[in-house]
Amino acid sequence: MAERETTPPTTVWSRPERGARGPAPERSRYEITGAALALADAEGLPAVSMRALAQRLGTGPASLYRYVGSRDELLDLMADAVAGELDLSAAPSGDWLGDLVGLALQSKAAHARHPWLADLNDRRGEVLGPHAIDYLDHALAILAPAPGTSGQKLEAIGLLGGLATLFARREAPASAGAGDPPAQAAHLAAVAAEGRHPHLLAALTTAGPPPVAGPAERDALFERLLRRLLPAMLG
Amino acid sequence: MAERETTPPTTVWSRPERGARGPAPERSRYEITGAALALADAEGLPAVSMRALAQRLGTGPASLYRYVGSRDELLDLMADAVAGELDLSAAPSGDWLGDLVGLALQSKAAHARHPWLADLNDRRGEVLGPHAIDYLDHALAILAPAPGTSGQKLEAIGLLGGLATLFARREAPASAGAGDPPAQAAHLAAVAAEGRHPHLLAALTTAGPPPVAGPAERDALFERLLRRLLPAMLG
DNA sequence: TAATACTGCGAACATCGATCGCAGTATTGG
DNA sequence: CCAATACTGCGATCGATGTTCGCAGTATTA
Repeated sequence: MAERETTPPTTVWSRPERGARGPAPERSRYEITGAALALADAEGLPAVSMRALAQRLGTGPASLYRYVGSRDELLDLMADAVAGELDLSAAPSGDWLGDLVGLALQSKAAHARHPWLADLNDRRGEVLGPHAIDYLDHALAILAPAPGTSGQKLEAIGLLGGLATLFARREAPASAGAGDPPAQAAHLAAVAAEGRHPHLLAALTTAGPPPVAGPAERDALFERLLRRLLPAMLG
Repeated sequence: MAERETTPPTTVWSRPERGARGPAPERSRYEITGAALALADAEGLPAVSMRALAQRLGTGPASLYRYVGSRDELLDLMADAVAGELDLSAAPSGDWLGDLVGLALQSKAAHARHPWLADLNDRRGEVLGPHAIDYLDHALAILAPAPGTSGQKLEAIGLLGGLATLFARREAPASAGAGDPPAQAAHLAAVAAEGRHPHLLAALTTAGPPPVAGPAERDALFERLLRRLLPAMLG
């Protein structure tokens, strides 16, 4: 008569790490997440296959499913692990804009450390793990003295994360998996030289050496834009 | 003796649509791209598999590779097709900020029409097709009277596209493939209620009904932020 | 007309995420 | 103390994916 057949919990964190009966697991979610992180850092996110990860851990692919319900859950764990890398120890200073910008810079730095994070963050249906929740609460604490409704603040925090991802992606060296930048540039120049795109041609000939700025200037631009954006969202 | 074994062209558009010898192809890149677009609109990007697309076109999967070198190239074609949907007919009015904001709004609207576009746009190593190049030239034409170097303008245009993607994603209804928003919200509330996240708890109880704004207000916020951002980038 | 270079495509391959079911092991209840 | 129970590890396997191979047929070229 019990018709319960749905799958109520659905997130990694709502399921117990292990059962109470059988033998002790030989690994842990933490260990597996760490190995996945190392693999992603070294060879990129696509290289994090269940098989490759299992091999790295010296086990079979099927075994991983004792710890993780699916590869997607593994990605959730990875994302939350990176969220845990952020330093939330500093208490809000009262300068909410400055504090929030600092948080965003930390977030952007995390993206630089883990180039695959951007691809993780724009999956649909993101799930907030414990570290992400800590982050959220911290950001809300920072925003306590700021104007705006709770809804506006939540939106601002979400947007902030998206912006960190966006800027990190734009700052990422094209090296990472990109096809062939010089060839692409040559193709662009060739098309522009056909005469139908005068402004593009002008821009390409003018800006021969691209004005790639150093990390400090990149951060400064990011900060400058945030300091204009955030007040406009919360006013 | 000829050691040429590399693959020089590498983009869909640098390869001829068809050879000069054999029978006339039964389909065209245009037709295939259109079918892929329809499929993606109807069932999402993951549903655009070579097999499903072939079936929709009444052919075998292998045949598609006569028109497209890989699935990735197909995605390039799709992205450029959407770029072709933008209306670039209006000549620059002299109000570069207004014109550029209009372009960004168009771009955001395209994302709303094609929810999968966001996932396309944040692939690495994007390739610019003819429509994308037209777009780029148009944006540069708009920016002609604006201050800033060519490099800054190119960066601003790129950022603009990223922002349109970002905002479109944030405005997308959680419906699209999202797991279970209410359950996630309940989980969040439960965690917050444990007492360790007071600000989160306060925000969740305060903002019971989320202040989802209408499309008009969304666009207005987007425009407001852009009008603050762009001058800051080009000054 | 013969050589050539294409087109369509069935069959197959490698790789992926995921499931099944069995053997072994620790906990539980009587 | 001992079955019943519920777990763990994992080899074998499934279904789906992108992609390649090779062949038969066809239009162009010389």
